[in-house]
Amino acid sequence: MARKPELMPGTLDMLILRTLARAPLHGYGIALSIKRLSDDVLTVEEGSLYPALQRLLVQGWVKAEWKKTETNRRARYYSLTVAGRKQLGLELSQFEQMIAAIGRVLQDADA
Amino acid sequence: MARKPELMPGTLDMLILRTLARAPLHGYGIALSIKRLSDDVLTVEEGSLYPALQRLLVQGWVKAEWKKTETNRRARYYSLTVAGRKQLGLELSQFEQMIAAIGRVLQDADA
DNA sequence: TCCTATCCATAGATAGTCTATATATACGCC
DNA sequence: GGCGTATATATAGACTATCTATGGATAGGA
Repeated sequence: MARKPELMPGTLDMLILRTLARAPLHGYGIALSIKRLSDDVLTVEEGSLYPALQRLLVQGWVKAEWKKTETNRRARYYSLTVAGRKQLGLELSQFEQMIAAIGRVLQDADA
Repeated sequence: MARKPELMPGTLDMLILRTLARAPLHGYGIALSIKRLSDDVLTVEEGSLYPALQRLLVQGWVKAEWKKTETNRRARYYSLTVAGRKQLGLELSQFEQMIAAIGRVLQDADA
């Protein structure tokens, strides 16, 4: 993270799954959604996004379908599978647990 | 992170600096402190800890000194430098900002 | 016509973590 | 005296995920 962490490593898959849980979206739309919801704090680079989507496809957590966008452009729409929704729940709970643990370490009180 | 994330990548330096802000400690003690404060959720492996301490030394955020422990064993005690305390503040604020941003993305409300 | 935003994707560099290994000693127990 | 466990430092190599850089294509507005 020394230079410019646009993301917290390890959270991208969870963020994508959470975004797709709202509605199916194409890759570019996922990146925009995350950027906007985070008030520009989180930026998903293409070199992170597409490999991540490939991972999620391979693991069966999302499925993809080529469609036309509202503006008549070809795009690949991703949506959550049942397994993906389950995985999202798992990642969310692990994330919460880890954040809570980090919070305890960052506290002032000594052991 | 697919397998067994003992830590959230990118947070280790911050956790070490925060631990040393309480009191100087040797490496083994830092690992124990983080493990205990986090209720065993966070485990700092040696292969992560010592490279991290080297990074922090090189960047001048901590300094080291060989001493005897209370149990009469030789150990290298690390302590925060002024620059390290400043760096800790920076990392804490960036972390808070990022966690808040992730929280917004994970929310239910749409954009 | 040109420029910007939209859209997909990959190759290679970089960084940070984990696994495995090596070394060494204090201390309690049998 | 010998053994096991906890204490203590450190490195090499594997692995994974991210970022940088690049390439291509098209819709629509200026």
